[in-house]
Amino acid sequence: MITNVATFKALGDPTRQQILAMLAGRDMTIGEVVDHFDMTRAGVKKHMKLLEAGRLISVKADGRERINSLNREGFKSVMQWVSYFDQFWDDKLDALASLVEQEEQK
Amino acid sequence: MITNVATFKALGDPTRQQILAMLAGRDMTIGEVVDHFDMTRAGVKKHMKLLEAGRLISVKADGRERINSLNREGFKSVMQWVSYFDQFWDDKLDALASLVEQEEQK
DNA sequence: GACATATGAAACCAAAAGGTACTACATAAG
DNA sequence: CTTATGTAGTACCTTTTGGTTTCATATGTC
Repeated sequence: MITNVATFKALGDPTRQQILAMLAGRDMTIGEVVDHFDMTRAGVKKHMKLLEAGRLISVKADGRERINSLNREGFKSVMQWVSYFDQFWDDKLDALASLVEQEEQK
Repeated sequence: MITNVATFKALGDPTRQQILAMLAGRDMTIGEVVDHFDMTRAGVKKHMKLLEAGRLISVKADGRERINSLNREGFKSVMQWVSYFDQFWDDKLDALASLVEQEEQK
């Protein structure tokens, strides 16, 4: 319940969200990603590193190229963390239901 | 597909995640939240502001106190954004299934 | 009214993040 | 072998962020 911080941090940037959307279309090398942005290769590389740290992408070497693809782990981790709070909303609704019942009995 | 950045940014910090967990237990004033941290009131206040910007909490005035509670909107927004990528995984699995079929036909 | 308490906001500071330029290395192609 | 391409890494700069201190305001309490 603490390591997902890297994942959320990675998601808290519009550029990185865009990169993820692109990778949902197809796997890409950093070079290909760079072509879609007005930014240095080194700049993009930094974003990729953060995405990888958040386990949102994974990299596979192929010759001198590195293929970047979406990594399900990060997404799963986000889903799980947020799901933890579902219980909270359920309880709230239960409490609300009880209140309504009490009101009706008056 | 861009404003949820504030929400993810708010979630990308361990202190703020802790605060959310506390508020899942019960609603709290800033003062009560401060008691659980080794941090200045102003410091906590800043975190609360970011959580509010991410629509993860909402504030209700009560006399001189301000009651902070979880706000479902931010959580819903996260769920929705991540769900967008579900399609990706589904397609991947479909493609994998096709591959397996082709292999079996050989 | 005088005083305590709960809060908001601004000024300031150190550290982290977003970005660039530059260097170096590995692989592909002539 | 030489050259071009795809990449990683470091040094550096500027902006943002996490945090404190300080001041001002609004509501409760005696």
